[in-house]
Parts: sequence; C-alpha cells; structure tokens
Amino acid sequence: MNIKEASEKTGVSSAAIRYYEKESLIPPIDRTAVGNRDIDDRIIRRITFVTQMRAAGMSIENLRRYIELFDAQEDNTKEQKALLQEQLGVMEEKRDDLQAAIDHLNYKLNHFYDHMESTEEELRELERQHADKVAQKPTEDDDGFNNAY
Amino acid sequence: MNIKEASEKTGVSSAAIRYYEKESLIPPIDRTAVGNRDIDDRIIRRITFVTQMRAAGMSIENLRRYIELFDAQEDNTKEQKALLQEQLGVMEEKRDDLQAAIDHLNYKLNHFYDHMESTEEELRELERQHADKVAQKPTEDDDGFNNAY
DNA sequence: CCTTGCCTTGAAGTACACATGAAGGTTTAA
DNA sequence: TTAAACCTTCATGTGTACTTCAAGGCAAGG
Repeated sequence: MNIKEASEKTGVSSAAIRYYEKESLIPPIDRTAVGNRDIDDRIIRRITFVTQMRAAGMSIENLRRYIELFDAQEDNTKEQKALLQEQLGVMEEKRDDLQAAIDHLNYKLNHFYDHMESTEEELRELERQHADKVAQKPTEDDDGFNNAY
Repeated sequence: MNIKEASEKTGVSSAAIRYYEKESLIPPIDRTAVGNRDIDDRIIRRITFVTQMRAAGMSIENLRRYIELFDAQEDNTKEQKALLQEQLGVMEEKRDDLQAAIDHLNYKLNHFYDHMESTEEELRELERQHADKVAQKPTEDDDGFNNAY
C-alpha cells in the first residue's frame, strides 16, 4: 500500500511516517520501481506500536534507543531487559498519576450532580462513593478551587 | 515563602511558576512590600494540581480553559460538567493506551526470562501468564520486532 | 498535451512549554 | 561598601516533534 493509505489506516500523517522512518523508529521501507514507499502490514504494526508508545509519553529519542536494542543482532538481552524495566517503571508511574487525576475529576463530577439535577437515586449512590473516597483517602482535599458545593 | 522555596517544594522551576501565573493556571500571587511573590499553601496546591494534569497530558491551553470555568463566578456548572467529562474521556483513553503499552512491555519482559536465567519455577509461572494472555487476546501479536525466542 | 493526483527529497517553518539572559532592585553579612 | 543571593520584568532562545513548502517525477483520464 502507498503512504497515503498507510496514513489513513494508522491515523499517522504521511509526513510523520517519513519522519519516523528517517529517525529509525520504523525499519527502512521497501520501495516500488519508481521509488515510492510500499508499506506492508509489518510496517503498519510498527507504526501502531510507535503511536502507542508516543501516546504513553515516550520521547522519540528514547523510543529509538529502545528499538535499536531490539533490532540489534548481538545478544544484549541484559541491556534490553534493563531498558524494558526502566521504561516500565516510568510508564507505571505515569499511569498512576493519570489515574489520580482521573479520580480527582470523577470526584468533582460526582459533586456536580450532587447539587444539580441529581435524582435521589443518584444522591444515594454519591453518598456511598463519597464514603468510599473518604475511607481510602482521608487527606485534606482543598485544591484551592471554589468547589461550589 | 519565596519563589525558590516554592520551586523546591513542588519540583517546578521558578520560571515555570511565573509562566503558570502569567498564563493564569494559578491565581495571581500576593506580593511582598518590595514586589516579590509570597507563595502560600493554596498556591502550592494549585501548582501541584497543574503538575498532575500536565503529567496526565493536558495542554496548557485546555488546562487554562478548564480553570477559567472553575474560577468564574457565574453558574456555568453545565459547561463545567461537560468540560470535565470531555477531559475525563481523553484521560481514560490515554490511560488505556498506556496500559496497553505496559502490557506489551510486560509480555516482552516475561519472554526474556523465558529464555534467559529463568528458573523452572519462573517458567511455570510464565506458562500460566502466557496462557492467560492467549486466552484474553488471541490476535496475532507479531509487531515486527525480532523477538529472539 | 494537460490536468489531476499521487509520490519523492530537502529545507524551512511552526507550536508548545518552558529556559535563559539582560538590566536592575532589595536585603544580609563581612 | 561591596559582594552574595535572592528577587523583578521583558525579551529572546531552545528542544521536540512534527508540518509545510518548494521543486520536481510518474501514471492515468479526458
């Protein structure tokens, strides 16, 4: 498939695919007789992988280091493992930060219902959730916003 | 406390704190007689909140929109709720991408053990995990890396 | 033959989120 | 009183990750 189809399939712009190839985030892409890129499913999977890691917050630079290790022929499994574990730690931390922020937003969202168009059913639900929150996290929760409830 | 102490307390640079104030991500900070910023715990909490949201991938622009709504006096709870829910969706998607990438790395990591210094105990553990993976996700898992096992 | 629509490379431009530097003010300590 | 160590504003610089532009090639349709 040509680069435009690949772009549509992955949601990554053609320019970005070329950029990823130049930066060696994806392997060298085969060319047709006239020099156009001919992209197969292996490349598509790589692009998707890069997209996932980028969305997860990994920089191009680190992603390249990571991929270089994997593509190398030498038996550098120890370094690979170390790099994997390092990256795993970074990502788990990020995930936890993200979850904390999600919890924060959910909390606020629930308290909106609390003083808006909430039904009694919802109110009872929220009292339960609030009790849960307080049980898990008894810390002072004033972040300086006018929480308006 | 002065800006340097606040910087050390939050891990955010002095320049970034000034930038956040200018961009209205944190409220106007009180000044001392000579015009220096005098930062209290309310501001510290706000800075921490901004840091969390930034780490969660929220842009300065969206964060400002978000905070503006919260700081406004008018009763715009509907818009607030909509914005919260929108942001929540973005963040949950991000969290899921992150979790997918973490799973991916864990899978690779497990397969390293599989052909390295793994004990028989670890091997049995991994067979179980692998079976789980296959059960949950029977899709073709070749991402184009030389998985080396 | 000419337009349309795809492609190529290489260079230059852009947006974001700060970082850094210049020029100057205040307070403390020797 | 002079230096150190903070601070201020305003302007400009920087790194990342692309995007956009310029100049041109190839193939098909009218």
